[in-house]
Amino acid sequence: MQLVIEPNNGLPIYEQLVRQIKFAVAEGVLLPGQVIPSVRELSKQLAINPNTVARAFQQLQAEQVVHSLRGVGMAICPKAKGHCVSDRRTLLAERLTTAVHEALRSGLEPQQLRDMFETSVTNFQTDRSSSATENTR
Amino acid sequence: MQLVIEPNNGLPIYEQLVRQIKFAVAEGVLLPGQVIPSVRELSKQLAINPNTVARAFQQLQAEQVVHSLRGVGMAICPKAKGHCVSDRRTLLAERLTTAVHEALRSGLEPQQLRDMFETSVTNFQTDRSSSATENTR
Amino acid sequence: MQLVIEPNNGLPIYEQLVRQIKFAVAEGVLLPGQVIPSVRELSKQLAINPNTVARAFQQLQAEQVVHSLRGVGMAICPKAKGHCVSDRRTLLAERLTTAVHEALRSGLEPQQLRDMFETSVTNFQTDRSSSATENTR
Amino acid sequence: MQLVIEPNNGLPIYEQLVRQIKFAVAEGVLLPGQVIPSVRELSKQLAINPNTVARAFQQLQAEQVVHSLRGVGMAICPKAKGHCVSDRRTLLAERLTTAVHEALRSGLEPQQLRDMFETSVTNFQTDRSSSATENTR
DNA sequence: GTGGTCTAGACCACG
DNA sequence: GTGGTCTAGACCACC
Repeated sequence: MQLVIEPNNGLPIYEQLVRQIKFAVAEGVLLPGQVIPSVRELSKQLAINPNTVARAFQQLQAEQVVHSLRGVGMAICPKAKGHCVSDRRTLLAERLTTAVHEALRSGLEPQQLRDMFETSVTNFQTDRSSSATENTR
Repeated sequence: MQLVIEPNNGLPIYEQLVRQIKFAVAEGVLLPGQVIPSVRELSKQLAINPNTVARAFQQLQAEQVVHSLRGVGMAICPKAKGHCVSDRRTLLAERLTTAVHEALRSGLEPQQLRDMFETSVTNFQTDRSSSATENTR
Repeated sequence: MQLVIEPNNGLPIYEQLVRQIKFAVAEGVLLPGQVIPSVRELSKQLAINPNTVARAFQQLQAEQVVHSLRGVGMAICPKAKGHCVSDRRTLLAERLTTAVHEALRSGLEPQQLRDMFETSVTNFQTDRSSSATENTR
Repeated sequence: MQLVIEPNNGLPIYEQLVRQIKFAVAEGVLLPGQVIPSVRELSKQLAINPNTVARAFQQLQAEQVVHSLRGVGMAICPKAKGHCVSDRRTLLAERLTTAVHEALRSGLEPQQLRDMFETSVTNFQTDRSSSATENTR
């Protein structure tokens, strides 16, 4: 599982963690029952404050995505995948809709917005494939 | 000019003001040289604190979108439109791109994302036309 | 007499007027007894608010630089020149000293400051002579 | 770092803070990466309102002199020194030039102005050395 | 009337 | 603990 933290992207760090872990579960990258890295380990790996990781775990626990196994660590809940799949849709749609509505409300033409959208999608794909190439060479 | 303030939409109020005023200038709703409503008036109209409005104006002034005329009020800078048009593009694209990339990174298929996008656009248009109808009846 | 008003140079407009009129008296450009332009005329000529001119005159009157002649206008006080000459020194020295002290306090070397000073003097002279040439051609 | 606040010296307090912090960075008294005193601490030390300090920081942040580290404080930007060195020159020169030009425009002889300038420099040095003596005795 | 500054104090989010 | 936002209200300078 690869987690990407961007300070100052608007979302607090713990929130970014929560989202990405949910998404990983939805995607099947994290499987029910699987034990995830400890607070200590994650905080070291991501170079962020342990409290921040703990807070993310705490929220995930409250939403029954993970549960703690005494003396072992945190594990993905058996029934988490269902929640996460629908959560993912909601969370992503929320953000997208906010952006779209702001744009249209501000007077941008739908067609211009579509172009902007396609550009974003294309950029993502080229970024990804180029960095993949980077790893291969 | 109609400004819409949504507390707790993530963006601070003064920031929402800044964006919307820039957009209004970009759109031509606010014209260079035009004097905009006073701090006191806006704050009353939007039911927010005058200092919050002042802060937005302060930022707009720093970015040379408006300038203050002593004893008169704030006016749109002559050359503001250019900045605002490109700013609008940037600001909207930033948000959209953030949302798009997060979605794709999380494993959502481009086609699903496109559907989501079109749904947002459609929702906006139906919302708008229905509220327009509301005004007519 | 040529008055130069610069909005936003830090000093309020009426203050700029007061200073420049005092300086003109000190320099002998305005002579004791001489009647100066009316509020209305000055405000039109300088494209500023009449109240602003009036406020400057009011302050000059309080400092006995000018006095009002009923039905005629404002005239320079007979004994004004003395005040103005010493005032000029004080006012100019104040500003200069403020600037110098700030610079030295901030760690600028005296020699660098001297260079900066001479540059300012030279710039002024070249500006002036070039604009004089402009008038001659 | 010693900051000196003078209420009513013409410049607003937050502006004085901005200038002095930039100057300190330019001078190398504040180093890139270094965390500066917190809003609360500075406000207590200078006996001014926290919001006033915050406003200064806010402006410094906008000019990329400092950046905020969540939960830690404000730190000097890595590349700030360059900006600050040139900023310092500009800010000081602006003030000095304003004073010089006003003096010359008002008819003061360059030589008189030079004398005035040297007096200011000398005064500063004697002030400083006498207050240094004061600390030693 | 206008904007600008400053104070005071509350609340929140983050680490 | 940190900074960020918002509210409230006062006072000032300027036009």
